[in-house]
Parts: sequence; C-alpha cells; structure tokens
Amino acid sequence: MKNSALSVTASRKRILDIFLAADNALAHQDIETKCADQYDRVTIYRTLQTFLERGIIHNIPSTDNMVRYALCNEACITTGHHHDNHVHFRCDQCGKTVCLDDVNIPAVNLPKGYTMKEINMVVNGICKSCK
Amino acid sequence: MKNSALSVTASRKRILDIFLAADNALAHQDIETKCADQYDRVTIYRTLQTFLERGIIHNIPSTDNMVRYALCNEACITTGHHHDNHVHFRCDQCGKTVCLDDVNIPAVNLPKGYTMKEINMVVNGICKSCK
DNA sequence: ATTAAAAATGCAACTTTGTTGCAAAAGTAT
DNA sequence: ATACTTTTGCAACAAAGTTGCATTTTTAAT
Ligand SMILES: [Mn+2]
Ligand SMILES: [Mn+2]
Ligand SMILES: [Zn+2]
Ligand SMILES: [Zn+2]
Repeated sequence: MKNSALSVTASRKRILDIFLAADNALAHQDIETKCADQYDRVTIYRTLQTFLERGIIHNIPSTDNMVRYALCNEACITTGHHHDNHVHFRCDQCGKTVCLDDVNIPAVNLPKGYTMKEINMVVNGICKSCK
Repeated sequence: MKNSALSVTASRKRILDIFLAADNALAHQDIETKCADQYDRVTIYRTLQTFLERGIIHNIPSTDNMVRYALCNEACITTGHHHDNHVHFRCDQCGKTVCLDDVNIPAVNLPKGYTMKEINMVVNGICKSCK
C-alpha cells in the first residue's frame, strides 16, 4: 500500500487504517480524537498533507471551515495526480460527508477565457441513512 | 438596501460597501484587513453571519479553510432563503474566487434515498484575467 | 548485522482564527 | 425626549494551524 516512495511508519499506518475503517470523510479533528493520545497533532497535519500530495486521499470543500478527507482510488496514486471527479454529499441531519463514487460530476460550460483544471461538487441534504 | 429589518449601523454599511466595491469573493480576513482599524474583529464575524442569514451574502466552500463570501441577488433577500445556483470559479494564479452568475449548476442524479437541499459547484483553473 | 544517510516525529513556542459574556453605545419606535 | 431593543467593543478564552529544531525511526548500503 505504501509504495508511493513513502517511509512506512506507525503513524501513517494508523491514519490510513482510520480512513479504511471509516464510512465517511474525515476532518483533521476526527482523526485527532481517534489517535491524539498516540501521535502528535503536528504529525497528523503533516501526514494528511503528505497523503494529499501523493494521491492517497483527496479533500472535500466545505463552508464550515472543516475540510474533510477521503481515500482516493488507485488511479490517483499510480498516475500521480488526482482525478476524483465524483460528487460529494453532506447530510444536514447526521453531518456525515460521503463520496458518491458512482455519481460523476456533470460537464459545465465556462465563459470564454476560463480554463478548467479541477472541479468540485458538493450536495447538501438528507442521506439515505437518515430518511 | 437594509430593509431586511436590520438596524443600519456604520459597520454594516462599511462592510456592505466593501462587498459592493469588490470584484471577487471575500474571506473574513480580506474584510478584516480593510477595516480592522475601524471595527472590531468580532463585529465582522457577527456581521457576516447576519448577512448570511438574511440572504445578503452567500458563502462559497473551499478546501483551504477560507470560506469566502459574495453578494446575493435580490431574490435571496426578498424570498428569505438562498438560491444562488451558479458556479464559482477559483483562479490558481491570482487566487481570486468569483461568481459565474451566468453559469447555472447542471442537474445531477443522486442515488436512491438521497434528498437534495442545496448544491455547490466550484471550479479551479485559470481565470480570464490571468491567461 | 552494522552503519551512515535520509526522512519522519515530537515538542515547544508561537500565530492565527473563532467564540462567548457582558457592559457601554448606538439605533429604533413612540 | 424617552424607553426599549439591538449592536458593538472589549476582554478573556479556546481551538486551529505553523515553524524550527533536536531526537528517533526508516531506509539503503556495506
Ligand atoms: Mn470523494
Ligand atoms: Mn456566488
Ligand atoms: Zn445522514
Ligand atoms: Zn486569475
């Protein structure tokens, strides 16, 4: 798993495990509460940053100043850049944010002069567990 | 302008003016640097919160923990709830975030069980001023 | 298996960001 | 002008994020 030219360390294994076990996207804080007793806060920040750069996780924008992270698929790791072109869903009830891996972001036409590099779509509402 | 049943105060007028003068979305920090000498930081937080609730401004999600705000159109103020269904664009070069008022967010089909309340789309790339 | 080099971690100290309670000030309505 | 309501500033605090550096852990080479 960690053949991204990254040292295999206890904290990285642990944080990766937390993501593998999670059924939703995690904020820094979520991870901290799960393992702050074992690993330093700073290490968590740096690990998330590293995972992000290596295409192991991607981040999900939000309006609540809580960027969340979720695992990428193989393609992001092997190709070296992200292509997580799926929709994200945030439930107003349970607060969970999930990847809708099967829902692709529809194409959109930008005005003349704009070049698209990346695109993000986040839908808010009620998730299937909550209603 | 401030017939949203809000008291007309100097700080609110000033912050509204800052938005009217801006050609891009503003983060709390942007506003603070423009008027922290005149008004307290806490007042800016509270004003943004109030404007948001009253449909005067809307917020734009981000992956950098810097929620940005931009003016709404009349409809949000009069109807009492937001319907800013346009795409936002963030330029990787100049860092500015703008409302693409003419670009509507395309429809998307959610999996069974999910109910949509709100939808956000943010595109990254190079803006027309930068290329 | 040892060892040297490279990379990651923990800690401390710090800056920035955001929140809350409360008294003073400003705004609104009569 | 007065009473009432809302907003503001301040202080104190809590939470979030950053940076430099010494120590520890991994990795790669002998
Ligand atoms: Mn995702
Ligand atoms: Mn907008
Ligand atoms: Zn839910
Ligand atoms: Zn630009």
